[in-house]
Amino acid sequence: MATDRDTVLEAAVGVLSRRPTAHLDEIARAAGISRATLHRLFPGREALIREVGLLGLRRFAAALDTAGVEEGDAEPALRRLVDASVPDAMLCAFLAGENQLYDNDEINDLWELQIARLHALFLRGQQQGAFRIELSAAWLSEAFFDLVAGVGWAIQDGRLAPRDAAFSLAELFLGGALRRPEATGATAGHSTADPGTTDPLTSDRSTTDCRPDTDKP
Amino acid sequence: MATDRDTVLEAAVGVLSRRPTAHLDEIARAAGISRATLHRLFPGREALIREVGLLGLRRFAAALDTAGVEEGDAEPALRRLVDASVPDAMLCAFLAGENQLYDNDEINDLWELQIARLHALFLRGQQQGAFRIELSAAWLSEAFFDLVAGVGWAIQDGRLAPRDAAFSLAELFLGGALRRPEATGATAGHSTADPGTTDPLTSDRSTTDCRPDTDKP
DNA sequence: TTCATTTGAGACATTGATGTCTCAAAATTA
DNA sequence: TAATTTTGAGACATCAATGTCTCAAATGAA
Repeated sequence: MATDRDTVLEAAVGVLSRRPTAHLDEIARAAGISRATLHRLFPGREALIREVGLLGLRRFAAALDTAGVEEGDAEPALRRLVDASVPDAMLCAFLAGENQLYDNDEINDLWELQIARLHALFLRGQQQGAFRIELSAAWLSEAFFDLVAGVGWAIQDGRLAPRDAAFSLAELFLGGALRRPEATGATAGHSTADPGTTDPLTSDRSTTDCRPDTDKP
Repeated sequence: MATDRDTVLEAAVGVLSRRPTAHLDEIARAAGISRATLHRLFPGREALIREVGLLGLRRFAAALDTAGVEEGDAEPALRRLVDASVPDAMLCAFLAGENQLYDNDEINDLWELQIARLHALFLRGQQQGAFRIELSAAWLSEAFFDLVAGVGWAIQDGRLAPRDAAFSLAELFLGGALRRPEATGATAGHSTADPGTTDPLTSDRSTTDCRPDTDKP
């Protein structure tokens, strides 16, 4: 079934992201190939793991590219990044969980590079006044990636509908869990598909007052 | 050094949370004991892993208890939970990453129980009007735990100062990453209010000025 | 059809972690 | 001090996963 290298790697992620110690038998079975063929494609477990990691990093880097995180305002850039990275959330989950990759220089460098791009995005957003400055850009980067990974796990285990993923991630990360006093009825019902697609109506953004007096101690 | 079982388990977490495949030698060394003694305390790797998982779940359950998540308003309850769970964030990171524990009934039941309590907290918060209803309580539970785990990893690797952990977690999770326009006056930002360029779907950017930690020393 | 290539299934040796043992050194207690 | 207990270091045996092979079957091309 999956004779292509990347296809095999994606099947491997499905197993490895949840059980890093899975045997090669399992991985081969998940990919629909025999252990012999798996071994022909990737000479050994270590090579397989490394290639999965590299695939994940390539995909995340591609997501940063297609989102154009270096351009424009930070907030829409981050929303684009959400849309671009959610499809590969499972790869990111693998990256987040598999930390024994970090003794590999190639992976390490690539990883640092992407994290630096993410960090720069948040820093720019803070400088633009879009993101909060009480939270360090490093923490925002870290937390964002953790949530992308969380989305990957949740989708894989069926706890989160793929359709809701991008919306849930973007809204929680950007807006937080607290409900705000209504502005207009803006946050409409269910997001559905793709938050990136335009929705002509809500073009106005009414800012409203701060949270009212529902104050607490 | 660490002759107590729980002390050994905590040392084990320090290793296992980042490298689930660490050898028993490493774990023993990290705990400051010999492999023989480690084996006397825990008969086998499987037992050790299981006990670490149980310790993590017990600690998280204790955090839910001391925070009193079943009582009072949901938001302050969650803030209390943050404070109570951050000290054991590394244990939670282990729980989040080690998913091969889930074939153990005892652990599974305990896990489901705590997640149910978390879920109930968010559900109550939504009914009280404190938490957003566009995000499912299940997703909020999941994301919260992911961020707790993220805090654990970040602290362990020195990317987050322990002093900042509770604040960073609570503020990001509750308030989100977006800066809110100042309530009282002067707007500082430039691009925040640029109506033209921003993303359509845009949740309302209404806001609260999530005041920083109310409950912090 | 025939030939060439790839795949799958299994056998086999290797490797390395684990489980188990012993005994000397250290620690604790009387 | 002497006696008891605990610990550490190491030497094995065991066992499971991996790496490597062969060969028949399947696939695809000519």
